[in-house]
Amino acid sequence: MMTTAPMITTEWCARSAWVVAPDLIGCTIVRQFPAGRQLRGLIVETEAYQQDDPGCHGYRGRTPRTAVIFGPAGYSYVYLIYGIYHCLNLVTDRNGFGSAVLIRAVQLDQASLQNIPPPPRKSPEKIHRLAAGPGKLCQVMGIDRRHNAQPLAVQPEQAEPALWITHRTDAWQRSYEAGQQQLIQTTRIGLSQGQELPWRWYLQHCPAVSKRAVAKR
DNA sequence: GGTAGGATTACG
DNA sequence: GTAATCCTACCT
Repeated sequence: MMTTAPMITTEWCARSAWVVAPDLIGCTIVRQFPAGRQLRGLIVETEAYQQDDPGCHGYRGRTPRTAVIFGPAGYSYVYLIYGIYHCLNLVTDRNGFGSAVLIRAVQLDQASLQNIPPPPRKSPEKIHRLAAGPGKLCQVMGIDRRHNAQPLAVQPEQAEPALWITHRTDAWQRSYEAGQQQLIQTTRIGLSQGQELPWRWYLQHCPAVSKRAVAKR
C-alpha cells in the first residue's frame, strides 16, 4: 500500500490558480527539519489569487515583496501578516503572470502530532484544529519568511529541502473518486476587495478547515 | 522620513 | 469587538 506520493511538478503548478487550488486539496505539505524531524499535513483548504483580481497582492503590480508570485510556478510565497503570522502560498500559472494559491489549512497526520514540540495536551477536539488557518499552519509547521521563494515542486538539485508538496495518494484519490470526499467551492476569507469571487475550496465535513461557508438563510 | 493598514488569531 | 505587532507600499 502506498503511503507517500510523488512530489508535485512545476508543470502541474503552471496552471491557473483556480485550477491548481482545488487540485491541491488532498495533497500533503512536508516540512523537514535538519535534525530529521518531519511534519506532514494534508491540505484541506485553499484559496486562489491572481493579478487581475483585486484581492491579490499582485493586483497593483510587482513589488519587492510580491515579486515571487510573478515568477515561475512551483515556488513558495511566504509573507508576514499583521506582524504576527505567516501565510504560505504556492506560486502558479505562467512566468510573468502574478498568481498563487494560499494554503489555508492542513490536517496533521498522527505521526506529526507526536512530533510537535509543545505537545498536544489539548482536548481531542482541539488537536485536529492545530493547523486550521493559514497563520496557525505556518506556526505549527515552523514556516516563516526563510521559506519564501523556495521551490515546493520537484527540484533534483536541491540539497536539503525544508519544505515540499506531494500529490494525493492513490488511496486518497480513490476515496475522492468514490465520493467519500467532497470539495466545497465558496468565497474567500478576510478580504476587503474581491470578496465575491468563489475562489476558496475546502473539504466538506473536515474538522481541520478554518471556517465553513457562511450558511445562507 | 512618516504612516495606514493588512489573504490572522485568541480572547472577552 | 479588539488588541497584538511589524512590515510593506505609498506619500511627502
